[in-house]
Amino acid sequence: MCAKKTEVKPYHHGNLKEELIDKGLEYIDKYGVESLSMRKLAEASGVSSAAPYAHFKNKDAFLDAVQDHITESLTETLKKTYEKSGEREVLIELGKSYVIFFYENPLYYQFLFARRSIDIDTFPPFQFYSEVAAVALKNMHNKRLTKETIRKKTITMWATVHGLARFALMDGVIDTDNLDKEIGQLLCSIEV
Amino acid sequence: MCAKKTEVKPYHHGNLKEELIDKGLEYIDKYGVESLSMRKLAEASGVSSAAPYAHFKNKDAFLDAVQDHITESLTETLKKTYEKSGEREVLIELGKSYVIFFYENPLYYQFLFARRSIDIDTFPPFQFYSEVAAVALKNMHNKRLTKETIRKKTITMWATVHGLARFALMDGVIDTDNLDKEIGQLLCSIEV
DNA sequence: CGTGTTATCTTATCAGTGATAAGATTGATA
DNA sequence: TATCAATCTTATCACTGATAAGATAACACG
Repeated sequence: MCAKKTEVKPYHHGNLKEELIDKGLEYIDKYGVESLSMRKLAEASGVSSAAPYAHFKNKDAFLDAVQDHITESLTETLKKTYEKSGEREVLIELGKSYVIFFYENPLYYQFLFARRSIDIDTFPPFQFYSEVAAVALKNMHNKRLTKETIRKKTITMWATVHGLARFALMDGVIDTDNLDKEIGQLLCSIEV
Repeated sequence: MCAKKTEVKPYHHGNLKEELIDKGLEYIDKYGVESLSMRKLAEASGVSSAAPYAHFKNKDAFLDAVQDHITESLTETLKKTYEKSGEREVLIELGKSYVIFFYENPLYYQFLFARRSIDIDTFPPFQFYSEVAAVALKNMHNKRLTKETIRKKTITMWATVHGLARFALMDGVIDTDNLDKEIGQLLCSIEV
């Protein structure tokens, strides 16, 4: 289990830091963050209970690292969706992509947003969404839009998408067999 | 501190159950739920660490009770807002009321929605909002709306309001001095 | 090659937590 | 007054986050 890889990381365990994060992601995906403990992850990685603290100042710092991984993964998903989408429906496609991301990993949503409040302006998924929305909104409206108007519309759309992911999916409100179509319809009922 | 009241509740402490809930609300409002412990509340109430378990099966059950209190308080706030609102802007007023409720108690939001996923259809604030929205939407649209359409529009509006409370308020996105006006504008950018 | 430095990891150990069992206390009831 | 059940206390448990002190091994440099 250890001797196979002759990789970059050279120390005792090899790459404890990354393995802990991987195990953390896996655990949260399966059981949620509530019952996650550093000791369980340490044991699962075959090290002592104090070992993780060589890599993370405390549990909170560790969870920050896990959070960053998920955020990055979400951002990548959105970017891929963007590249596949036509200009006309790109905002709806991004919204669907966002909702579906959390539909496929419901416990990620809880974990991501139950922690310390996220600063929206430095939250990469929103930053990306904002850029796309700014272009799309200008194209949709003939008249010029002020920066402030664009920002407000963007926040509203994002809030809707975010709220949908929260309420609509996690509680069986939406017909999950037609997820794709359903979400499109829901988002279409907003006129931007 | 104990001998003053000659109230209804007759047992040892008097009314430990309610005091614990009150102390819990107070604690969450001040510090958030993360560092809340049953032992602290017990000590703050002047009883032993095991006493709370005579009233609550476990910590989770206790937090459920606290959650119910907050939910009830939110529902009441919405109902009061409804009664003061004209028919035309009632949906926007309810939205503002929702956002402002959590603006005034930011940690309640985290607590309320970071726990086990809420079943939207039995969540009293949404139930009330749904009833109002159904009437309002029918009045706004000349043409008849199907039940399904109403439900979708309602969910979308609710999702927006909920998302606004999350993103817009907690991260200083909105000008908090003009909170009332700002939220109205934001919600107006949705066409229902 | 060897010596020191440093990151990594282990072994205790601590305080705080949720929770339970066993027994004490007290209000209510008959 | 005697009984009963709700309430509360006193131990006690396992688990957790965290730290200190020491062991180990990779690495840098002479």
